[in-house]
Amino acid sequence: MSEEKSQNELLALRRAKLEELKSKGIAFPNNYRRDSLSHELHASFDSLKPESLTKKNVTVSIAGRIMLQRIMGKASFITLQDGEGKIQAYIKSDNIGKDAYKEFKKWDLGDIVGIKGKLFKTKTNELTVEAININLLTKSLRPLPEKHAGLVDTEQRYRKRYLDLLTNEESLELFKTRSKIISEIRNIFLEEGYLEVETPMMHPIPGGAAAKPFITHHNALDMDLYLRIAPELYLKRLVVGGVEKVFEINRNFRNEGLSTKHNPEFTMLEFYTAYADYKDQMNFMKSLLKKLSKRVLGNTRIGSNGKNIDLSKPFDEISLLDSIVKYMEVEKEKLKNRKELEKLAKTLKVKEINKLSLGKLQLEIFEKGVEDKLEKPTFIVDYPKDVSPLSRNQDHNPDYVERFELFIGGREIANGFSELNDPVEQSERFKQQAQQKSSGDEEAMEYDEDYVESLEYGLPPCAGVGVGIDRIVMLFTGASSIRDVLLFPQLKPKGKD
RNA sequence: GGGCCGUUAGCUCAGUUUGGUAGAGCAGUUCCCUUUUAAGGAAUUGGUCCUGCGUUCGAGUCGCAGACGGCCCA
Repeated sequence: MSEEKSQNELLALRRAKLEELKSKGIAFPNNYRRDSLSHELHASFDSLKPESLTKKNVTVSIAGRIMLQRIMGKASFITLQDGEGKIQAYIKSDNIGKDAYKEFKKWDLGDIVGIKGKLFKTKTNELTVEAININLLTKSLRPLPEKHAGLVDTEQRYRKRYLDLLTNEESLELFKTRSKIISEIRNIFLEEGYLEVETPMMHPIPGGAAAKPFITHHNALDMDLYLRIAPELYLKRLVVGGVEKVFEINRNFRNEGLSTKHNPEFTMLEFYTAYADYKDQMNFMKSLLKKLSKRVLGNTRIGSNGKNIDLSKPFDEISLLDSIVKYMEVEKEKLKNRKELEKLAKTLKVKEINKLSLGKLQLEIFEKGVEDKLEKPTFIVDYPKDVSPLSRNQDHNPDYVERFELFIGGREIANGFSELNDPVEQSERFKQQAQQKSSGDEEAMEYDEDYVESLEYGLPPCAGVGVGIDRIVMLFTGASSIRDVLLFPQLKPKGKD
């Protein structure tokens, strides 16, 4: 009953048309084949003069969705959209016959059709297919969003992405750019001799990052597993195994809140290079981003504020503490004094200040007070050891590690370091983490015995980097929310519509 | 988690200030129209005004609570 009620007039009429097609046995055919795509036809014939096009006598078969129609008594124009663009078709009663024209008039916006016909140019010089025969391939039962404005409502664009893609050209373009970014990243690493791998998404011990995991359960093994928060520890096992240059592009899952910067699942690039340190990787990141933007965008200008960032210019480099000194105008000596740090943290509304270690305090202050001011590409270096449990110590200052984070447009883009390959030290660091975890830090790491054992066989000196792909896409496309660069961003479920 | 804003026809939006029979454009339906292109002309259908409770003679409009979304902050 409620189903019958929810069918409004628009849907009912289209359903009736479908029933008629079904009764004739011609609904949902799959024997029509096209031979031409809209953009190819435009590329080949747009520049031709009308007479020479007619003289060529080109017959094509096209297919697509009806996006616009201009219906007249005995002849009509419709605009079809296929995967690459739009093309106009001219349907004339004289050509296809009276009965077929009558059927054609029952077609609706949104129907998917195939048209075979001859190319010609209208008097306004638009390339058009003059139909010889026409086929209704898929009857659309629901009306499309408004034809000029497209789908505007942000929530609907996320929830019904197919309609967004169909009616908003920029949206499809953005996801094509995303695809290009990922495939070019892959190309660059393959060209550099890296091996692409896939490591587990389900981990018995969550590791490789400071984050809360999602928990799932394996029935046959009767054990809980964690959706991975990072692939790091598996990739380094591979370096132990002799894979000296390795990368993975895949999803990570972190059980955190949603924001314009955070989606619970997101795409991460991680790569590891043997016989390299974090400085080498900083140089690599610079050339990677520059190369990538040239290949994807054709230039090196990116950013949401009018492409104001130029990746071909030198990147800044500053230590974590110096960046706080510079952007928050405090004296450096105060940053090494716990009381002063706590005072500063309080003004930034850092939570549970007394629970945080000195390094963690410094990092929190940086994240709240400095991060979003780092508009132009900036490497932050010299991270405290206690916030970097997998990083190698600095040789001359063992309280700090060989680590960098790269910020562009006020957002963290990459995090990399020389890897800690001393198994004894790693074991100690894990113990400290486990201690922090038991005293309430939900994001602290767990002791991973199997990983430590792999280090005992010998991890060559190496350095690795994690790069947030979604954030790269945001930078390259100027998107201000991560939801704009994910096809199906996580949203709260809504009652049935 | 907090603040602000939004939710009205399939879609895009008015209407909320000042409570008094629910509006437009597009889409749909009917008619005219053989080079249109956001085709055009004429007529016309279509509503859980996000949900619930309240105030009131009367609520899309005012109050309270909630849902979902957006932006900002945490």
